Amino acid sequence: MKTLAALPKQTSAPAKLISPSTAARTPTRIAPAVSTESQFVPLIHASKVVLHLRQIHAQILLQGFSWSSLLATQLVSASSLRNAIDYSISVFSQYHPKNVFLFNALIRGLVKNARFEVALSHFVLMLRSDARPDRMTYPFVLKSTAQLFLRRLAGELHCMIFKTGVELDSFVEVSLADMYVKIEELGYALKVFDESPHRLDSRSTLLWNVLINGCCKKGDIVKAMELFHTMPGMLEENVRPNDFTVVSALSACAKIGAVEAGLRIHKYIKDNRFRLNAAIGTALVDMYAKCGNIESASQVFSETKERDILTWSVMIWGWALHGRFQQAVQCSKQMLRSGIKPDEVVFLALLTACTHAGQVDLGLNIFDSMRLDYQIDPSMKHYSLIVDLLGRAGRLNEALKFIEEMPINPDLVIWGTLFCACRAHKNVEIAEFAVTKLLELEPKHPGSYVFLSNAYAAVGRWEDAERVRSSMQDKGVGKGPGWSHVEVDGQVHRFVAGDNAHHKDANEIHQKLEEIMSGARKQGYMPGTEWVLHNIEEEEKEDALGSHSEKLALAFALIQTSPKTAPIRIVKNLRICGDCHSLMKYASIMSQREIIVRDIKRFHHFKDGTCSCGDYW
DNA sequence: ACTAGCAAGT
Repeated sequence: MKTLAALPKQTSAPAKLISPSTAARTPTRIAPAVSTESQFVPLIHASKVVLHLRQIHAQILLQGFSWSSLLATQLVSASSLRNAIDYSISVFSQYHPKNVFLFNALIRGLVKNARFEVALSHFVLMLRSDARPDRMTYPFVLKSTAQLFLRRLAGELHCMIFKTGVELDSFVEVSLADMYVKIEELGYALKVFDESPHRLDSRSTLLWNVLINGCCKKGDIVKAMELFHTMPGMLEENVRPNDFTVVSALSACAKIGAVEAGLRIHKYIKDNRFRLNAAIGTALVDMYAKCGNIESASQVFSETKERDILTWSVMIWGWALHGRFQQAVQCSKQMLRSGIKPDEVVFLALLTACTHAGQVDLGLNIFDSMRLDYQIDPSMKHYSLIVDLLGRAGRLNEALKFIEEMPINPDLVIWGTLFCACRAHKNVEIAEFAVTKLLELEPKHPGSYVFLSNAYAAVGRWEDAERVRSSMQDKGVGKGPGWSHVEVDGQVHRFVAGDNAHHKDANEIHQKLEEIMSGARKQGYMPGTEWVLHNIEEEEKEDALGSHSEKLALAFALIQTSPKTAPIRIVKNLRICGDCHSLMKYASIMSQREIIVRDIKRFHHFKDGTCSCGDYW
């Protein structure tokens, strides 16, 4: 093999295209000389580092022939994959005329390097050039559009694709559906799906997965499960759920606490001999833990041999959720021994476990260890957990001191957490201080309304409280309405606070609820009206409490199920309020039933008038 | 050459 040095001397004409320093660095041994351009291709592929690509580039120029679009494309593509996207751009701009392959290579590279704006601007350049976008161009353009949340462009691209007739391509279709999911246009995504001629192809599982996952993310769990359950029925059409599908479906079950649906999917996984890999194991552990079945979660966890940080993380969260802080801590120690370093989320889980268990000093130690032993910078969430930890334990002065010594500016959540702790421990002085801080922060934090609204209500500024609440609804950024799910005979029923009129059993539910509440009152239940933060009269307040979604779900479950059946499981998307918590205790006595409520923070097991959280939550 | 999934307070 000849070396570069042995090549005939070139005139200065091609060499001027490269800088002298590049030429000087041109090696003698890395790239063997070649005589035809196609022989450069394998060299480009074999290059491990960008330097080699630059050398090959130089050599191509030194060969003296006008280099081809093929080589330019290969160079652009190879360098973009080696984290040298700027070099890709420079090669791209040197070559003329630019054809579709060259554009595609660059746009793909830009997307791979998360340069979405630049990718789109090159797409525009492409439209202005002679090169026409093809089925290889659109997936990346659509992805960029989704990442940048450009909803208007999304529709324009869809039209463009429709007009040029590449829509029928299954890759383009998946990208289109995925884009609509990401820009929260689930309706259009479903439309793409419904109209897809590939829907029943064996390779279309991907399209189904995109849709199912989109429904989960968007919160339309019922639709997600409906789609999932349609898949196995289509075996003759070759559409079958794969790893991705079951993981998405399990996460949907976890979200709404649909344990029976989750069990069916677990059975499906076993019957169809899916390998219990880290992702499937993680999804199963999470599903069981969030559905209240921590023992099954632990069982699946021990069966899952391939574990990544997410697997450990969901197990630790699971223990935390169930108030089992010893197991959470033990699990994290096991994780360390297995050689996995905890990340910031694992610490959130551990601190949450300590908070629920009232383990103040352990929590503070863990917080210190996170910073000192693992060099993890605490986030606002970590700080607010510590405020919560101290605040719940009634150590309000320490909490305040902690906030004042924080290295970052405390946000609304921090002051709101302190405020809640003060309310629980009836410390008016610090509560007022927290409210002052909350009000000071308002203009700067349009995103977090709940605490603020509570703070206004606490000082009797009802109009301000209402204003904040309605602006929260206008912008659609609030907690949204409170909902509860309860599963009866494998069917998930959804209840929304203050809105039981649409339910077909509305009257019966209301009657049952009335019955529970009057029975509870006789046993000493006092409606805790201080939990309702609207400016309404006492009697009306009680009515508003009466329509909290978890109460509706409870009444419904008591009507629908017989006393001998399994515990009543209710899943709520917000924190259970003190009043509902108290009523659940009485209900567990009167009905002789075990009631399990999962709120956003943790599980509450009500039995014989007590709760597993020990009223500490 | 391209497309999809699992952990976290609003």
